[in-house]
Amino acid sequence: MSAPRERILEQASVLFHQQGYNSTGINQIISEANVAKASFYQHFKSKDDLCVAFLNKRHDYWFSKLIDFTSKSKNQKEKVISAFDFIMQMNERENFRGCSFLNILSEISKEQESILKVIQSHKNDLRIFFNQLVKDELLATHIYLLFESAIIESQLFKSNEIVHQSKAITTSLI
Amino acid sequence: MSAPRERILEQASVLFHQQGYNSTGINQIISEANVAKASFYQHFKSKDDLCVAFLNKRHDYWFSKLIDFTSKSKNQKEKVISAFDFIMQMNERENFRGCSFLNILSEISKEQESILKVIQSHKNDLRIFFNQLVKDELLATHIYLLFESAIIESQLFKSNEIVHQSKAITTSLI
DNA sequence: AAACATACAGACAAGTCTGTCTATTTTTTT
DNA sequence: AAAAAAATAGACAGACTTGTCTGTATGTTT
Repeated sequence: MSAPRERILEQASVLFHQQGYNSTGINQIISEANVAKASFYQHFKSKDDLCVAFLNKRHDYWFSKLIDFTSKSKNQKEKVISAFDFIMQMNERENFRGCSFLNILSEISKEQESILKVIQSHKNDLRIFFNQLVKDELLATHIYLLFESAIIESQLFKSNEIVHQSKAITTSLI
Repeated sequence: MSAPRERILEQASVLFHQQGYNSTGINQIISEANVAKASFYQHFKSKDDLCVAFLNKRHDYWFSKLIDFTSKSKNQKEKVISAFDFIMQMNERENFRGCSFLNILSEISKEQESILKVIQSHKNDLRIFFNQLVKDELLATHIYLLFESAIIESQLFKSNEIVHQSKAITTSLI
């Protein structure tokens, strides 16, 4: 069995993503991670602290998957298109739970600034990703916006149909 | 003073929008609405029931404001463009708290189907709104997607900058 | 005047939450 | 093998949650 900190992060990832941040309690996390409460507070000074760690982990995981997936395509344009296929794959895999970052954005208050910063930084990286693929900055923004709404709308309607449409629209743009 | 049910809905609207659904308790709502708890449960059978009532009220409010705002424009195309100005106005007015419907979408679980349905129906109406303004269905979807992400990204970055960009992109489309 | 609806205050149940603490055991390092 | 570090269980504080309940007061209708 892995180290407690890893087990906590592992379970928090599953539960935050499945149930949401506010609906997931520390007690459930530690009990499913088989970790004592005192151990939890040795590794994380608060639940918000865990949230930041989770989002960082999620960022690394999600981006490495995206890069992996899109790198199969040969040219830049195809990489952009395949990013939409990536959404669809992730939706199927994760039951249309949408974007962890945007979900948590909806749950936090003004006071939770450190969490907000991680979310902003994640989305900034996504914009940079598209910016590197298409040189035109306005076009990159355009695709980024379509990409974002594709994730959200598929979460809302629990279907990949709108991702297909977003993909088609994006294809017509480039 | 208005009737208790109105006062409850009024306060719930403010608090759900400001703090989020799960972070707002019944006790806070009734205390700020100056209503007894027994009275609350006479008008709403549960918190989820109140949530549905809130979303319906919000739907009516938001759409009437949108129609009002956009009807100042003379032609169809200008109405579409002014919808983006509407977002900016609402963002300023409501401190970049984003879309109530999408915020609550992030907070609910699979079991809360009745809430999900109200959210889906709201967004369907928004799609219909754009569909009626631009006859091309794919273009309407395109604009709808840009509109949605404009709301979300401005909530994320607490700025109207990306709404301006979305507006510019939309203008170039029609 | 009697009956009814609606509102009130607020105690209460049963559970949740985060975070702290003590005391014991296991694991790692010297 | 001894010392130090890390993990354990779980009690506890204090505040919160939704929802139920009793009893009282006010106002309207018959």
